[in-house]
Amino acid sequence: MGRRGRVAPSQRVRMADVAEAAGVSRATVSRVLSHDPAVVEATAAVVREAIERLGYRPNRAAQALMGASRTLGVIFGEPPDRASALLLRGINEAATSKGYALTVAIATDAGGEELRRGLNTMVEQSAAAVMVLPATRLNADVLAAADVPFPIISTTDLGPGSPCSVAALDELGAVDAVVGHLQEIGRNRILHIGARHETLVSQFRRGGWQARVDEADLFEMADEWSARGGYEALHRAVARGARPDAVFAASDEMALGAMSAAGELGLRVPEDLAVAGFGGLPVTEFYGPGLTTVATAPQERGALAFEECMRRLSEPDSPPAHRLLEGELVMRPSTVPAGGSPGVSGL
Amino acid sequence: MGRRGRVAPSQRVRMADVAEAAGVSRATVSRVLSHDPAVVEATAAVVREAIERLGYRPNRAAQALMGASRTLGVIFGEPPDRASALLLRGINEAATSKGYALTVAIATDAGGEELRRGLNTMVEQSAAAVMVLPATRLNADVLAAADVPFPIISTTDLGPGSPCSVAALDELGAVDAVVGHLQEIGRNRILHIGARHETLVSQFRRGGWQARVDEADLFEMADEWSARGGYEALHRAVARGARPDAVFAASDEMALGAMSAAGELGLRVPEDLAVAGFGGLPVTEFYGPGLTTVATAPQERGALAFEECMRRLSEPDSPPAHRLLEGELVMRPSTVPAGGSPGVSGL
DNA sequence: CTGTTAGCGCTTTCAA
DNA sequence: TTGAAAGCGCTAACAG
Repeated sequence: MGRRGRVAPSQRVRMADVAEAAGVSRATVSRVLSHDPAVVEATAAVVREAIERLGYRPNRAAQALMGASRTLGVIFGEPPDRASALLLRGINEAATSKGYALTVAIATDAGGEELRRGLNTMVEQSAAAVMVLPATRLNADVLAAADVPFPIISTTDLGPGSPCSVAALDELGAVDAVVGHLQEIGRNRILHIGARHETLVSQFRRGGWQARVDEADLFEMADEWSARGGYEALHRAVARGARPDAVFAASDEMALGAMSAAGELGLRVPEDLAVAGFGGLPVTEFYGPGLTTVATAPQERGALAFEECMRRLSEPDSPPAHRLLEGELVMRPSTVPAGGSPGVSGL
Repeated sequence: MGRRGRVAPSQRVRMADVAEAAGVSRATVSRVLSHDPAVVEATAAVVREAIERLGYRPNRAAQALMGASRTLGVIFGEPPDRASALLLRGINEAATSKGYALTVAIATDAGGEELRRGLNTMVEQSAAAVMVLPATRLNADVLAAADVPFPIISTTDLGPGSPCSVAALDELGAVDAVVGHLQEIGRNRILHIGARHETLVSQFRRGGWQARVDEADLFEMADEWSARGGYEALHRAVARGARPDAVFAASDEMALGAMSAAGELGLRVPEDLAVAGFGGLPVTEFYGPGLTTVATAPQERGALAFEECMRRLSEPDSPPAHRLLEGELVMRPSTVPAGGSPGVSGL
C-alpha cells in the first residue's frame, strides 16, 4: 500500500478498538474515560466492559498532546540519601492515588547547568508541575529565572520573593531547637560541623547555629557530607586547639563520624562531649549510644509538595504558597545521659 | 472561530515556528533534530540558530506518538534506602547522556498489585523499556506473565527461564564470600539474622548462608529490615539459648543493631562475636568498630541495567541476557581485630 | 537535498 | 445522549 505518510499502527489496543467492540464511537469511549456524566449509564457499562475485556490502556502521549498532562516532574538536587528516597515515596503515593505519573531528573551540580537541563526535560515531557529539591543558591536563581510553562514547587525554603511555591522543612526552627537543647543542658562551647558550604541546607544549618553561638573558632568545615567527613572534622578541630563541650553536626552521618573520633580522643559521649545530628531516620537510635537529632519527615514533605502542586494547578492564578513543616527534636543519650529522661518532644 | 474540533494551540514554541523563522519546512527541522546527514550543513546551521534563538524544545508526547519513545521506566520494589537512590542515580546518569527521560513508579507490596499498576503506568507513558527491582517471588511471577510492549530488565536475579533480562548482583556469590570469610577466621556457629522472608533478597541471603551452615537453631527472623530488627533478633536468639560466635545479618543496619545488642549482652565484637553485614555503603566504616560487609555497587548496577535496556532495544529479537555483578568483600574490625590485616579483597 | 502530505491516538467542538 | 470530524506537534514516505 503506497499511501503517503504511512506509519505502522501500534500493536496496542486503541480507543478505536474499544469503540468498535462496544459498538459506540471513539468520542463516547473518551467520555466514559473522563467520567462525563452526559453518557447514559447503560452505554458506559458496555464501554467499561469492553475496556476491561480488551485490556485497554490509554496512551498518555496522545492525551498530553491535547490538553492538560497527567505527568508531574521531580528534580533531585540533594545527595542520593535515604531521605530523598523517602521524599520520592511520599510524592509517589499521593500522585498515584490521583492518577498522576512521575518523571524524574537529577541535578546535583552547584552551577545550575544540570538543573537547566532537568527543567528542559520536564518541558519536553509536558509536565503539569514540577517539584524541585534545589541544592544551591545558584540553583535557586535558575529556578527564579526559568521560563517554563508549569508551576515549580521547591522542597527547600527559597525565602521570600521567589516565584516558586515552597513546601519545606522549617530549617531555622529545627536547628534552633537542637542548638537550644544543647545550651539548655549547659553546653556553651558548641562546635558546628558543616560541609558543602555552597548548598542551601548547609547555609541554613550554619545560619541557625550562628544565631545562637558567638565563638568563631567553633566552626569546622568537613570535606564531605558523610561519616568520614565528620570524623576528620572533629579530629582537625581538636588538633587546632578547639575545646568543644558539644557538637552540632549538619547531618546524622557526620555526627556518627564525630562520635567515632571522640572515642579515639578519649572524650566520653555525652559527659565530655554532647553530640547532636540532623535528619532523624530511625537508624540513628543505634548511632553511638543513641543520637540526639531532629526528625525531618521527608515523606510528609513529599506529600505536602504534591498537595501544593494540586493547589497551583487548580488555582492557576493564585500566588505561590510558602508552607513549612516543623521538625521534631529527638533527645537521646548522646546528649542526655541514660539517667536523664530521653524521649521525643515536639518543637 | 467556528472550526470543528478546535483546540487552543499551546503557547509553546513549536517546530512550525522554528521552520518559519529559519525559512525551511518542518520536515527539515525534524531532520536537523535527528542529525540526519542528508541535510546540508549550511541549512542545518540556520535551523540550529533558530532553535537556539526561539528556545525551542521538542514535544516528547508528539514524538512518542510516532515511533520509538525516548522514555524509560523504573519501578522500585526495594525499600526506600540509600542504595535505591544510588541505583536511580546510576540509571539516570547513563540515560540522560543518551537522551532518555525517566519515569518512575513504586511497587513494594508483596502481592504484585502495585507492580501491575506500575507496569500499566509504563504502558500508558509509552516507555521503551522498563527496569524493575522486584521485591518478591510473586512480583517476579507478575513480571513473567506481564503482557507489555516493552522489554523488562530486572535488577534482582530472577533465575533461569524468566523472559526478563537480569542486571543484578551475584547474591549467592556475595553471601558465600561473607560466610566463607567468617568460617575462615574460625567461626562455626554463625547466626543468620534475616527479615521479610517473602522478599527475594531475603531468600538469596538465607539460601547462601544455608549452603554453608548446618545448625537450624542458628537462624533468627527479625521483625523488620532495620537496626532495631537486628537488635531485637540477637537478643531473642541469645535468650532462647543460641550461642553464636558470629552473626551474618542480611543488611548492614541489622548488623548495626546486632552489635548494639552484643554490647548489652557483654559480648565483645569481634572477640566473642564476629559481625558481618551486607550492603557496603561507606558509612558502615563507622558502624561499631567498623563493619565487615559486602559492597553491592548499586550505581554500577543501575548503569548495567541501562546498558541492557539499550541492548534489548537495538537487538529486539535477541534473548534476554543474564548479567551479574560481583560483590566485593570489605573486611573490617567487626570480624578482623585491629591487629589483623583488614582491607578489601575482590571475590 | 528539501518540501508536501498523511496520520500517530486522543479530545473536543458542533450538529443531529 | 451520541456521532462526525478537526486538529494537537511531530515524523516519515514519497516526489521533486
